[in-house]
Amino acid sequence: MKMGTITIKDIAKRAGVSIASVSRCLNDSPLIAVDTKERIKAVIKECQYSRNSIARSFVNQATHTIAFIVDSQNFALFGNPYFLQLQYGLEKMLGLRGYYLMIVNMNSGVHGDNTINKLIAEKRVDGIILPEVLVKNDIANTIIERNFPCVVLGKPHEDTRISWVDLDNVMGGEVATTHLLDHGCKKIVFIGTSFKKIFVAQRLEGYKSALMKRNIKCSHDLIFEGYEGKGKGREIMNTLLSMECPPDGFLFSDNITAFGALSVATERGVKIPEEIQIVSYDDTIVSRIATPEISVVDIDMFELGSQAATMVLEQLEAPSKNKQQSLLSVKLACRGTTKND
Amino acid sequence: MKMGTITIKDIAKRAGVSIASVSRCLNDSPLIAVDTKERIKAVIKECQYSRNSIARSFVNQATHTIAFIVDSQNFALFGNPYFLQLQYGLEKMLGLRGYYLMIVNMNSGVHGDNTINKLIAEKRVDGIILPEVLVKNDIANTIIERNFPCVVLGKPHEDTRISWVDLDNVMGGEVATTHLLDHGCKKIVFIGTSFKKIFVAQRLEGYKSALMKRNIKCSHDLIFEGYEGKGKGREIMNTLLSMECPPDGFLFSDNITAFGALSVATERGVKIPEEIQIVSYDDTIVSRIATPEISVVDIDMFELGSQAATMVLEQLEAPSKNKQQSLLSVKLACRGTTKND
DNA sequence: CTGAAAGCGCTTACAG
DNA sequence: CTGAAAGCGCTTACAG
Repeated sequence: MKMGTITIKDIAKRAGVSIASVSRCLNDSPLIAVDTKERIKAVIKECQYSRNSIARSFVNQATHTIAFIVDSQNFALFGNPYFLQLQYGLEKMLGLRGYYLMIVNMNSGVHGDNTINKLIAEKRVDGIILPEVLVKNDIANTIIERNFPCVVLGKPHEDTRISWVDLDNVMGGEVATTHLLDHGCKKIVFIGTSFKKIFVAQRLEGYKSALMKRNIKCSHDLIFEGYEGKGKGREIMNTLLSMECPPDGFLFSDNITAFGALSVATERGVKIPEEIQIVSYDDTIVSRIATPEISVVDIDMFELGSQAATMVLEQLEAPSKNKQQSLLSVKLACRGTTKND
Repeated sequence: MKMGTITIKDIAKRAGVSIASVSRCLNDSPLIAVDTKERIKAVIKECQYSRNSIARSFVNQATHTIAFIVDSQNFALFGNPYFLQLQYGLEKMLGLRGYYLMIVNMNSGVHGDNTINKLIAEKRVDGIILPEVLVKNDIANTIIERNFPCVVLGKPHEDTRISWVDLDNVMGGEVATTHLLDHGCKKIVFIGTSFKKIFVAQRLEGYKSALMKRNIKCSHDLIFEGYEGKGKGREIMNTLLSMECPPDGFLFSDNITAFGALSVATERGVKIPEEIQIVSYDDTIVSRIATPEISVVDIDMFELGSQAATMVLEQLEAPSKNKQQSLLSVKLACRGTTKND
């Protein structure tokens, strides 16, 4: 026998019982006498014995591991400052329930598009969590057919047979716009990176909806697409402030663009938030180091991760239950670029 | 038999061979006739059979999984913008070699300080990678005693019997200081967050070393500790610029402090890089959105991750080999706050 | 309450 | 080249 590897047999021998009894002790089974249990426990402690998790996985046919699928080539995903909060939310909730988090990159390794199918087919993990953008048709089919525990981050197109968690981006746009309206803005512009990004489109939808609720006409002249980055932010703000009747409310779909725009306004001597007000998205360092600090729609990615983890574990426990969906509300963090009560 | 779970036996039966032959086919063993192999392959494809990775782990007593230990409560670690690059470097290299990355938080779960020992004792992973700050004595002992595959990120105190990878922070300080000297700076200050942070102390050491090499006296009046954050950056820059003979070179240990300092200099009408030059550390978004962009000592955390992964895999392959150590060089990214050739 | 035994799905030395 | 069989370290129905 190889030294150092101490198994249940060694414990059984030392304690003078069968391996079944040791196993029962380990599993806190009621089918064991208290004194036997104590005796075995002492031996286990003495030998510093730990069960071999691989063997346990094998008999239970479960790894107690959940895969989080990422795509490191997708910068919007992996480079997102919220990514770590999300990951932490996942890890924390899984850890609390005795599960482990495995990070699987679709583009690493040698499996290419087949990465996810392989994970499932090989039973390497008990469940998966993946961003909506990575849901391809064949993956969705595999998951649905096999009823494999899975939670999608972001609402997928085919949503009824798959569990998902998403942020209420529409609400985000609405809350921000309403705040600007409530604090005196008469002409609010929406400046987005790309409406092809679903969350940008949703935020725009919220913007429109807020205006509609107040019976304010939503003009196409007030909606701008394709502005991403500090330079683009500077450009659009310069253009807008040079108009005859410039806007007094600005909604940006991202922080860095808002940062550029804000710096132009400051340079031109525009008083903020007295003359113009700005709201952006995501509470990152960029919104914090701006002067004044940028008011943002804040999202709780830790919570998103927690909920996704909880959902996937619930599927493990009750595979036949209906799939769950959850839309997380967002809140406005009022800082220096808006008038606040 | 439970439906849907198709095993090696099913394949053997369908192909009219023994499970040993199927296994040999799967493992590309030379001990099998080519035509037998082809026949089995066809059946495997037809049945969409995949081997059960749990069973394989069991017989091989290896999980093909490496744990990356993190501490989400340690913001300097987990909140670090480079964290994801590091993680990506790890994942990418491991994936390339057919290994998986598991993220284990010391503070999640119910195991507390025992998390790492538990991972090792239960054989849940084949190796671990952990930041230096998380190396406690009992962990180091467990690793050394069991000769468990492990790589530390950052040079540990007891370094000879443990593999580690670190950034050459001393070199970083030296390179930055030398660049400033080479471009005309006569009075260079070092402004750090806390010298208790080992990488800050190392950068300071590099600063001193660069001055010494040029026979320049290293005065204590030029070294500042406790400056962290935008506000603190503004404060120190205001103080220094108000001196009778202000410095013309500034080395900051972090970006956000440098950002604050830079904004003060700009506001006071100081010409950059003509009148003063600034170098900071880490190529983050903060250094990019500053005007002008901040010159930084850039580190390659992807490479750090790659090397750590490679090292741990080499230990798996050759457990008896001597432990490796590696110091990664860093380079200066010259941008707007320094004079460049 | 306890133990002998089957079995989880593979890999691999052994015999042929 | 091929197959029968042992074995990896546990859990758990079964018999007592």
